[in-house]
Amino acid sequence: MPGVDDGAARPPSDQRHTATIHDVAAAAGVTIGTVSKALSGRGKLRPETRQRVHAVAERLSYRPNDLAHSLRRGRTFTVGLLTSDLHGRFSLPLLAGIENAMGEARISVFLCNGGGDPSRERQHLESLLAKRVDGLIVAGARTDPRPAVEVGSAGPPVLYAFARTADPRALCLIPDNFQGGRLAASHLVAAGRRNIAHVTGPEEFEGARARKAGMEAALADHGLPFPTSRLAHGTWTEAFGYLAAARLIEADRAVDAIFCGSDLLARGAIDALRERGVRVPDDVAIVGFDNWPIVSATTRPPLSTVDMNLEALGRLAGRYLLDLVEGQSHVGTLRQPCSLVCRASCGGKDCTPCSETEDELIHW
Amino acid sequence: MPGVDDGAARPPSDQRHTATIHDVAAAAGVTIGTVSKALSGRGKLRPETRQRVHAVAERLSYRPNDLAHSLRRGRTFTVGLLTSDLHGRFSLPLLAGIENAMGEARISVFLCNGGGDPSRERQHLESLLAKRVDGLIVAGARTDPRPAVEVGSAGPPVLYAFARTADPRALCLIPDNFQGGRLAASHLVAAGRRNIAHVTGPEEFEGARARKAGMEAALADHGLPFPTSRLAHGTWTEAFGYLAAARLIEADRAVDAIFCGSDLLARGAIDALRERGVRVPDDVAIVGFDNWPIVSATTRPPLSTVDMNLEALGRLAGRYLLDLVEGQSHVGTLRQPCSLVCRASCGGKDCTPCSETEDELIHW
DNA sequence: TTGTACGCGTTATCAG
DNA sequence: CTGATAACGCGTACAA
Repeated sequence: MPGVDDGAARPPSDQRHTATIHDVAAAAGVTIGTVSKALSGRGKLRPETRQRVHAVAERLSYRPNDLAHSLRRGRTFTVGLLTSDLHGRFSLPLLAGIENAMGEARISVFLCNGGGDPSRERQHLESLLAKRVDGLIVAGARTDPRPAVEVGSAGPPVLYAFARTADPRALCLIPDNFQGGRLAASHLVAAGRRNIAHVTGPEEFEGARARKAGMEAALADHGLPFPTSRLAHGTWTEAFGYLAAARLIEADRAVDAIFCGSDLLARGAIDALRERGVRVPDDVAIVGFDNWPIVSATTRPPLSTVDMNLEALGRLAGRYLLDLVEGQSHVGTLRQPCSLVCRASCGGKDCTPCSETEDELIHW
Repeated sequence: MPGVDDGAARPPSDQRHTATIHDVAAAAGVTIGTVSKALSGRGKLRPETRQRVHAVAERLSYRPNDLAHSLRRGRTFTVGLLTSDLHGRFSLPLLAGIENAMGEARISVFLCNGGGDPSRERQHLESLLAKRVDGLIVAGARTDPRPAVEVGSAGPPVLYAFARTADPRALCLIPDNFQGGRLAASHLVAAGRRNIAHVTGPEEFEGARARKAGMEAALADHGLPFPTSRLAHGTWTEAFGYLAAARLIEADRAVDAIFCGSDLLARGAIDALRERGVRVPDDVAIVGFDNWPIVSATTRPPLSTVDMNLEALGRLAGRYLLDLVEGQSHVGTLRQPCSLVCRASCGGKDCTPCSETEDELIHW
C-alpha cells in the first residue's frame, strides 16, 4: 500500500523541475487519477480529499502541461494569426478583436509576422501546423486577392481577415470599402459640399478602386458631377497627398471638399491647403480613411475619417473561426461596414466632435 | 511477420486525420522506429529504405507532431514575447530582431499582447507557461522598472527587453538613453549650434530624464549653458511639441536648435516654427528621438533623429535568451547604444541625407 | 470513493 | 541494419 509519501521518489532537489501531476499525487498521498479529478472537478470524491489536493497543487505551483493535454485531447486550444504588415497598423487591432472573441473560449492566439516575405510566411506556417493549431487566421493589409495558404486536406480551417484569396471555398472577411467611400462622400454632401475631389492610392489597389466607386455612387445619388480632373491616384504617402491637393486647389478653385483615401494622404492635403491660405474646413472640407489615431487625432484640425472597425472585424473573424473549428462550414467574402468618425476637418455642423483624451498618445 | 501493409489498419477514409508516424510506417512497410531514424537522419540504415520512407512521408504529407516531440524532448523550441504596447511601435521591431536571432536555432516566437492590462498579461503568461515555452521575453515601451514577471522557481528563464524590473537577478536590455541624448546634442553642437533647447516628455519617465542628462553632459563638455528656461517637460504628444516650441521661440529668439525627446514632439515643434516664419534647419535645427519612420521620414523637412536600434536590441535579446535557455546565467541591466539618423532637420553640412525610398510608406 | 492501466505521437535504447 | 518497447504528462474508462 502506497500510503502517504512526501514525494521522495521524484527528485525534489532538481530546482528546475516543473511539478507534474505525479508530484502532486505523491505529495498529497493519493494517485494521479484522484488529482486529475480533484483539479478538473469532474469526478465525485470526498471534499476533504479535493481540498487537500488543491492545497498541495497550489503549494507546488502545479500547472498542467498543455502539451500532454493537447496531445490527448487532439486539440490545442490555440489558433495562429499569420500577418504580413510590418508596422502592425492593421494586425494589432485585428489581434485585439480576435483575442476578445477567443478569450471566452479560453483559446489563445499566437501572432506570427511574416513581414510580407513568402518564405518566412511559409516557415511560420509550417511551425504553426506542426504545433497543431486548431485554426489559422491570415491577416493582410489590402483586399486584393493573395495566394491561398496551403494547409493540406488534413490541415486546420483557415480564415482570411482583411485579406482575400481567389479560392472560392475560402472564407474572407474584409471591410466594405465601397460603403466606406459612399459614407464619406454622402457625409460631405450632407454638410453642404458640392464640388468634391478625391485623392487616393494606386489604382492597382482594389481598396482604392472600391472607395472611389462608393464615392461616385454617392455623388450620382445627388446628381453631382465628378469630373476626372478631380481624381488623383498616387502613392499612399503624405507627400503625394500634399502634392495632389496643391495641384487640385490651384487648378480648380471651386473644389470645396476632398475625400482622401487614407489619413496620411489627408494630412498631406491639409498641410498643402493651409500653406496656401485655404482654411480647413471652412473653405475646403477634408475626410480621410483609416482612422489611424496617431495620425487622425494629431492633425490640425483633427481629422474626420472613415473607420474600418478592425477590432470588430477581428472579433467577427474570431467567432467565425470558432465555428469552423467546430466543423461548421462558411465560405465566401463578407464585407463589414465602415463607420465615420467625425472630428473637425469635415466641417459638418451636426457632428459631435470627439473629445476623446486619446490616452495612448500621451504615453507613446 | 508484419510485411508490407498499405495502412488499412488506420482509417484512411477519415479526411480530417493528420498522418502520424504510424501511418507512414505502415504505408512504407517498416516500423515507426525506422521511420523516425529515416526522417531525422540520425540512425544508420539502408539508403533504399531511407528513400522509400521519405517518399511515403512526402506522399502522405506527413508532418511530425511538435506536441509529442516537445513532450518527449522536454523542450518546445518556442519562446514567448509578452508585450504591452497596443500600437506595436516598439514590439514589432523587437519581434523582428528576436525572430532573426531565433530563426537560426529553429525556434519560433509567439507574440502575446497584454495591452498594458495586468490581468490580461497574467492570463497570457499562464498560457505560455502551460505551453512550456523555453523562454520568455518581456517587452515594454519605457525603461522605468516594472513589476517582475513571476514564473516560479521551475519556470523558464525570463529576459526584459526595452523594459526593466527592480529584481537585481533579472537580465534587462534597454537602449542607452543617456548616450542617445548626448549624441543628439553633440551633433547639434558640431553643426555649429550654441543655444540648444530641449522639449521632452514627463519627468516621471526615466527615459526622458536620461536623455536630458545626456544632453546636459554634451553641453557641459563644450562649456555651453543650458538654462532651465530652455527645458520643457510635457506630454509625449505632437500638441505639446507645438506648444512648447512656440513658447520657447517667442521667449528666447537666441535659440538656434531644439532637441526633442520624441519624433512626435519634433513634428509639432517644426509646425510651430514654420507657422511663425522660422526656417528649419536654417534658423533653428531640430533633432528628434525614436526614428519612427512613419513620422520622421514624412515630416517636412525630413527629421534627423536618434534611433534606438530596436531590431538590434531584439537580436541581442534573442541571443541572450538562447544563452539563458542553455543554462548560462546573465544578470543586470545592459544599455545598448543609440545611433543618429541624419535627414535634413539638423542642418549638419557633413550629414549625408538618407535617400531611402522608405518603401514601407508606399504601401501603407 | 479511490487506484490502475491505456493511449495520444514522439524519440531513444536495446535486442535481434 | 531493423524491430520492439519504454518513457514524456495527462485524462479517463474501468476495476477494486
